[in-house]
Amino acid sequence: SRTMDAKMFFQPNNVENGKQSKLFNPKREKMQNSVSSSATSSISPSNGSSSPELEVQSSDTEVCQMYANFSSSSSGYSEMQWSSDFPDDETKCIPQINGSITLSLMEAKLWYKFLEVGTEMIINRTGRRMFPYVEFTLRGVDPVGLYDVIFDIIPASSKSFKFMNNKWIPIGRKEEEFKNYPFKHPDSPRIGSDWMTRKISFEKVKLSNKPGTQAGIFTLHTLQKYLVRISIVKHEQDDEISVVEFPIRATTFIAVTAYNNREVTKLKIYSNPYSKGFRFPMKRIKHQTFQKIEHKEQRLMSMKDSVKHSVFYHLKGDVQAIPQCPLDLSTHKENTQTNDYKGAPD
DNA sequence: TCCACTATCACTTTTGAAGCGC
DNA sequence: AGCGCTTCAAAAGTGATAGTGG
Repeated sequence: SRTMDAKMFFQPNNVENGKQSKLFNPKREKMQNSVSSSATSSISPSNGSSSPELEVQSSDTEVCQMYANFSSSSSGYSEMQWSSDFPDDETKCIPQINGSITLSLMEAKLWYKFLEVGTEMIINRTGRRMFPYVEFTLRGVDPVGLYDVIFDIIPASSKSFKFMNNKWIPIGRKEEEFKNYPFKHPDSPRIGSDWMTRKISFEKVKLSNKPGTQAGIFTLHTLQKYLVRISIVKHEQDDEISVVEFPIRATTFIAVTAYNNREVTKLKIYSNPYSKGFRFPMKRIKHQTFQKIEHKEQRLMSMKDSVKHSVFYHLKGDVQAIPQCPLDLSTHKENTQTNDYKGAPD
């Protein structure tokens, strides 16, 4: 088994010094055609299950290539196993314990809605939260084993991108990545049974474009493509740790300082509770416009001009300009117990 | 001129302290 | 004192927008 230096893996303040790790040694199965550069390729589930083939669209080819690239490094990507008919319900086998770990992304449908139009995530100086955020459940870990859950963001392309003709076009080589440390869920370490009975949430992770050292804030380059990777770290005997990694394809996004695609903005407004103020533009326009018009009419009155133009006359144009949003993407959040990350430590 | 980026705005939800009754 | 509930102001998160600067 391979070893890795825990110092390289954890954030400095989270390092448990001196621990060595060995990667889980999942059943060695190759992702067929994953390096294909053709418009579409397929990834067959390798455990003989009846799951249908996962069709990978052209937009996903790049991510698959990333998986392939990583497989030749030390992160064990080639050993990733797709055993579910839903790509965000990923399982990895661990022969040593004759079992597997499954990671199931919550709100996966929402993630896919964004992926369909091309997910964009705002990054800024102080750090912007992700929306949708990463929340998942875990199954199949040793109930009494001690685990850490790690959140990380990795590049999903070697290119940088430009938004042209309503599409993201790959342009030159991407910038060298900022140094980011994987972020350990603050509840770590916990025993497997604890992790498995709750949702695991990284709701408050933030993205920035200014380098910093604060835990839970990732510094990214604008106009470059990234995806989220979750790692499950098991504390073994003899001061060793085992790691299994889940790069989540559905979370692929482009970092931006302002939204480029209007469809993305619409989706955000109609699915993020904090954006509720923008769901009914009439309300805002009404408020602002009424103020302006009031002012205007006061001036007219003071000029002893007759009120030729009523408030509603002025508003008429605005009302017609308001787009109808056909989307009903209201997300119902269950009041289940969660392992929410309640913000970066001070 | 272009466009990535920033500060500010008006809106929202979340948070946490204070007050209250039992 | 402790608990559970409500209230409310402050804090924090949101996209829009106008302005800046390379």
